[in-house]
Amino acid sequence: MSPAPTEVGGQRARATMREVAALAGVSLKTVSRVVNAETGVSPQVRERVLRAADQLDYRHNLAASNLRRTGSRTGVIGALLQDVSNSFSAGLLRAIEDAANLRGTAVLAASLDEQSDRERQRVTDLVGRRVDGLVLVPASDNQEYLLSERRAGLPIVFVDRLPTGIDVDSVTVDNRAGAREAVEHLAAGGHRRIALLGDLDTIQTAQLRRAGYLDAVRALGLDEDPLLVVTNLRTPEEASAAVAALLALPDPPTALLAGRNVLSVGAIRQLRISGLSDHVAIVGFDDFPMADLFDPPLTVIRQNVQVIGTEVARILFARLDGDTSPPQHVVVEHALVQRGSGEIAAPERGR
Amino acid sequence: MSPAPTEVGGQRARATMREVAALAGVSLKTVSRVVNAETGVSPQVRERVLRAADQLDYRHNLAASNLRRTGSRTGVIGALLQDVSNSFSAGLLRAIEDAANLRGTAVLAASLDEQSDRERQRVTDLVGRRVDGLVLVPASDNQEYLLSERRAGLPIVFVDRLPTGIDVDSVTVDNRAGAREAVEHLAAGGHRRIALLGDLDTIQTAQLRRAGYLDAVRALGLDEDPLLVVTNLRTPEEASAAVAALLALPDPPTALLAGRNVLSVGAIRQLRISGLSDHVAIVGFDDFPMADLFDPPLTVIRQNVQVIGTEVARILFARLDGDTSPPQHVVVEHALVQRGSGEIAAPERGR
DNA sequence: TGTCAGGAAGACAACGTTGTCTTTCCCAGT
DNA sequence: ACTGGGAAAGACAACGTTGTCTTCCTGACA
Repeated sequence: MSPAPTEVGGQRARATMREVAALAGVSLKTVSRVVNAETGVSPQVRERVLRAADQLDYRHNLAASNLRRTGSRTGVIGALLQDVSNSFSAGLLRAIEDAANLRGTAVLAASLDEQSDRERQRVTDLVGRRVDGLVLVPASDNQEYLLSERRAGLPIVFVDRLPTGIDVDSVTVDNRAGAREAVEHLAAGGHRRIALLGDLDTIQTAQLRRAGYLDAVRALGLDEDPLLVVTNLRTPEEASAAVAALLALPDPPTALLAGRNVLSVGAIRQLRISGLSDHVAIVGFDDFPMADLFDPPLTVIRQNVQVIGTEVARILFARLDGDTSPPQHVVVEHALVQRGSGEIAAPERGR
Repeated sequence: MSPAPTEVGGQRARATMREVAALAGVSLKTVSRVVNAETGVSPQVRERVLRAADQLDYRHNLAASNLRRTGSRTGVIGALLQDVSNSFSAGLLRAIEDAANLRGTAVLAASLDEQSDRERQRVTDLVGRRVDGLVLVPASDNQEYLLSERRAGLPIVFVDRLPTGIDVDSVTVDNRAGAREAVEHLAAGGHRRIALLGDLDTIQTAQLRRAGYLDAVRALGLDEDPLLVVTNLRTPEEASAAVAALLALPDPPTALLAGRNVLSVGAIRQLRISGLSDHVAIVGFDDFPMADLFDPPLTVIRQNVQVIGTEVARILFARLDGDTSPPQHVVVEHALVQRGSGEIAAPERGR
């Protein structure tokens, strides 16, 4: 007979409703009713079913249930971030998770490491798993391939970067303005030779921050020296090396703008090694939990991760609740947080 | 007729194999063969099916597929951590994710915030989703409830804390020894009044670290003063307040052992405020990315997150590959990393 | 010309559920 | 005793796939 617990590899496979029904001496459908807390089951039968379920370690199979309930949700969203171990991504993930929790939704998280092929791969996987929605910090330079997913009704929210080739919701900060303000702040301290440490040129935010840097350099008539712009830096180590090279220039920069938190870290390490922590000013893009404990405390352009994550979740779930208004592009406020490292004045000019 | 794309809420629902088959003029099974790259399909038919699939934005439904392939895996594991935004959890998640990637497995991540009811809730959810395996940093004090899941063949690996009420694999560090070594190190610097800032007493690691602290205090004959042991601290703010109170004692501590990274942060903030950063020694439990940039750089007991995460994944996937050997309890090496804050000597005695 | 091998493709059932419909049974009302 | 009504429980099909078995067709070979 079928309803006998089947052995697989010496281990009893999960019991099914059919087996529970057999043990309780009722029909499969009655078990379903009990499991789903539907009406129409007498207390005695209900009790008998629950006992049988317990005895067999029965666990409701959500996948099968979702399959049958057509048009129903899986209760899972995907979050494709840059690197979950990075504080920005981790904070984002946490904010998204908290919002998802309130709706009984689980979060599948993955790191893309700025690799566009990984982005495609992960999206395909998540779509195959029928996630209800997607949060994406894109690594590719074009997301036209998502058009078919949108057509199929998959809500997608971009974070940190705007979509290209497709118009979907996004939550970003004004990276260009942020970088500009950072440079203006340094210039106000008398600096005229300000170096930029930038991430990969292929990354949208890196491009915008560089543009903001140039905006300010030109507007304020600061030294526009190609030697002061170092990009395509990925790790703290690369940033350290870049700073070492900058400091060795005949006419070295007196201030630095680090385009991302890992670059700030590398830059500060090198300034320490060179004994210049208190003489070269530095502003970092991206705040992180312990920046105030550095020596000197790090001045940053803060992106409020908490707010960004909350906005992302708000939009995504609104879409899931049927919001069909045109795509929104939310820009979250950023702020210059002065802590010391950015307020180091430029040395007196003229030797 | 059935194979006509169905409209749901004004939006075309995902196409199914049936619809693709109808459009391509073949049987459902043939589509299945093409999608799964099975043999027995002529190149022409194959081409026709692929075109139809493309035209309908067909996406293979992994849930349905897994359901049918009995005994097959879902290709998802669950990671129930303390708080994904915390650098320890985030690092762990990343290491697990990397290992999972290599096997085409996705990771469902969730934060428990040390709440045991959340642990139960999340486990139930993940089991319902039929995850292939579970990584758990337990928040509860007893995990007997997992016995039934083990019986059903679910591999479970505990991290950071040992299981209670059930014997399953675990990966931890020797918290007791770590704390002992930290105290010994401080004592070697001449300190006799060393305070402990501890996490919730209900947390296993907090208990062990406290025990290690006491071991050393007693073994070395240091001041065993209940006033110097402050526990149940959760946030940097609470740690700051605790340090402020400690410093206000008639006979204040000359060194601190912070039981967790967020507590180190709070403690250091208060030492700064009090202007005692260079006079009160501090060792933190848990390393984190930028501890070397603090002022003074933070001496820590490092738990190698990368190694821990990799071990966890190794064990979990070995179980999935059929390893039925008795539960392993891996203890990963920790290390005292001297950076400065822990090497501040005690002030001269006598006075 | 007849037979048979082998490849290509389809029919059918099943995975573990749930929606819908039907059956069964008990009791109130006459 | 008979009917009607409603609650409890079951039968059956379906969700989107895949495993197994069967059918069909083409071509080689005797």
